[in-house]
Amino acid sequence: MAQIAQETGVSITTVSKVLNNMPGVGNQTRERIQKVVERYDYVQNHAARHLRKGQSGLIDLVLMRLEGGYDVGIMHGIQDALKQSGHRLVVFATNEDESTERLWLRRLLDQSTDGVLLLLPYEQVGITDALLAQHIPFVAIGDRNEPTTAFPTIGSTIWLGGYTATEYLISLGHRRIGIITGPLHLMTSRARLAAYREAHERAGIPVDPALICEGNYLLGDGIQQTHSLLDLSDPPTAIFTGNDAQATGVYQALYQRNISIPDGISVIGFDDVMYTAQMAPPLTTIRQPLMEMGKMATHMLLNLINGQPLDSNHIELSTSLVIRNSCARPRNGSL
Amino acid sequence: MAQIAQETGVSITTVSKVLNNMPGVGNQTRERIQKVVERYDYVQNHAARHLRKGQSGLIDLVLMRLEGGYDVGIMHGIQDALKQSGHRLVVFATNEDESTERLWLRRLLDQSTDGVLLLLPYEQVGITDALLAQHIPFVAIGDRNEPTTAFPTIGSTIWLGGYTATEYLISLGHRRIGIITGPLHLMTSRARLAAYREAHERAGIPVDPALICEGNYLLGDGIQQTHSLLDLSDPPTAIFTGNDAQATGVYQALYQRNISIPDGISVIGFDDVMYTAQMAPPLTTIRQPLMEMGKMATHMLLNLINGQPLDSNHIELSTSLVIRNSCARPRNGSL
DNA sequence: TCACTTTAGGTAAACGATAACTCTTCTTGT
DNA sequence: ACAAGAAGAGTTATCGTTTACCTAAAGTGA
Repeated sequence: MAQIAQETGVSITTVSKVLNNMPGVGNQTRERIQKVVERYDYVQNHAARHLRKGQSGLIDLVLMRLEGGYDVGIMHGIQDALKQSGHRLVVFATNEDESTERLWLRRLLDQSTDGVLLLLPYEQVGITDALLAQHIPFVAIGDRNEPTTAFPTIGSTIWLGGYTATEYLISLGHRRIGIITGPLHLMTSRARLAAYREAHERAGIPVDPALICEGNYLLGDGIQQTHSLLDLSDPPTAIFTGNDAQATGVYQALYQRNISIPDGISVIGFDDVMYTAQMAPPLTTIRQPLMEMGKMATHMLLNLINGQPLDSNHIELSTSLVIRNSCARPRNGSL
Repeated sequence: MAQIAQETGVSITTVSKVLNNMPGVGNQTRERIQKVVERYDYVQNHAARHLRKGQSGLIDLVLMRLEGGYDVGIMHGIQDALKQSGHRLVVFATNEDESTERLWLRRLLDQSTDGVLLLLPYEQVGITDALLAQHIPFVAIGDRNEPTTAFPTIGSTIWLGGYTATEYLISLGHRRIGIITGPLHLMTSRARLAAYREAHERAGIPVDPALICEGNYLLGDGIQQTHSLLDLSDPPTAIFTGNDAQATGVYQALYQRNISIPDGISVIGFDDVMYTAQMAPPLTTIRQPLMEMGKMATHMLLNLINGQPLDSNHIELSTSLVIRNSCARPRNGSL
């Protein structure tokens, strides 16, 4: 920058003004400087700028597991929103390990971030508290374990999704519907289950507790719990899972037992991650608008960073039923 | 920091020395300062440190598509290696879009990075040249479109993998093996094909050009090309794909046509991404050690950053055949 | 006891930009 | 024709650390 100033015979300040498109520089001088800047192929030193302006240009995303489904969908939305803002996205996975989580928190506070996106349904070392205490802007995406929070969150209409899924299966004639949930300490897992119950009640169908299995949103749950459901004396004719990874597990278990989908058993998932349309058969599922959620969350965060007030502290985007080929009437279903 | 200095009655310099564990401070003073530092719960300003030392603590990962398979496997390895180094990982997807790529490059040069990890088989705007010109350390992971490069790369023994896969199918008795490749301008796609040919030749089986389909490592390729393979007058009894995403597509196409795997047709993939074991049926595939590749690449980059010489400028980790349930003898196979 | 090294600590100049001011030099209205 | 204001450009302090260099006191050997 000093070089450019010297070459054009102006002060560093003036060059800075040109670079930042600030007023106070004549057009001729401006153009002259711009030319030299281009010739030098000059790139600003970010550290200095950061030091002076107190902004790092970085957004941190923390997530529990880097899985390739839910998380990737949301990341697409984030990347998209960040394209305009000029921020870079730092990604960190805690792997549900407390010490890793602590390490990250420590590092985040050490280094600096303009804001944080939390894809962490629950935390073990008080991340939200620390963030709140340090006045670091952040917004939480997706599942939560508390009904209300002191910080902005974005989610989707989980309860409605759960209700829609169950209702759909019932409308197809299913009377015994298995459900594989997420961990029930999470609000959103409980919401799916509550909706499942509500839909049954509405239809006048009693809920058999044996059909309710708790999982951890992992593919493995799907396999394991499907087997236990099938081992029941009166097994279900349909299975509703808490997310698509679990549904994939169900597919796997049913394959092992040589049961066809949807003729033998219907399966409905939750999330509508990228690959669901490509499963064999394509999975009927409740779509969460992952991209949009990521995008919205990022916009909210950006507003927060710029000190603008949020329209609303908690936003829920709507879920929807995506009908593909994994659900059918039960074999002996009476409608 | 100034506060701490004042409180302990020493200069800022001394505090800095303590913080950085440098000599030149008495033990008593050192301890006294350390206590105050802890009490203040002091966190260093990263920007200033960065400005002074010229290190940002950031590593950038650029990839073409955020897909959730190959990329996520590698990211796991990277995260793992980065845990010790104290760097944060910035992720950016170009989405194969030239302007996005340019934008990123611009931004990367603007801001600062300690080093770059390239998960980009080819680039449209001369990223490697720019990086080389700016003396930014980087290493490229995986596929490439040139046989040799002026920069460090890490890959796996693709050719061997392709050979092993083909040989395995042949050993099962297959004589007509379809292959769905990646884009053939990529070295590594050609390697698979060359190996496929070599294995045929070795076994004395002529290669039918009709069985060779070019794809783009996308799931959709798998679907589309499978259909065209099946429409052949003499369709293949096995299909070898360039990656696991394509294999998933093959599964989908075969499901549509109601052909069972492996009884109707055998399928073998490439990569061994996280979900392959969970497919129905579990996919037999050529494993690339993705985690290890990510880890190695990161270690190489870290060495480069620290100015240490690299043991080798190009490393290939070994691929291996993972036999699961998607391959069997052809129906009328004679062994 | 004196010259010399070691040790503990401080001073001040960077690092590369930004921003609040100040100082000229033109305009412009009356 | 003159005071007031605007516009162009420069001065200088500052952001929070690190580091090269300096000083003074204490330790050391002959």
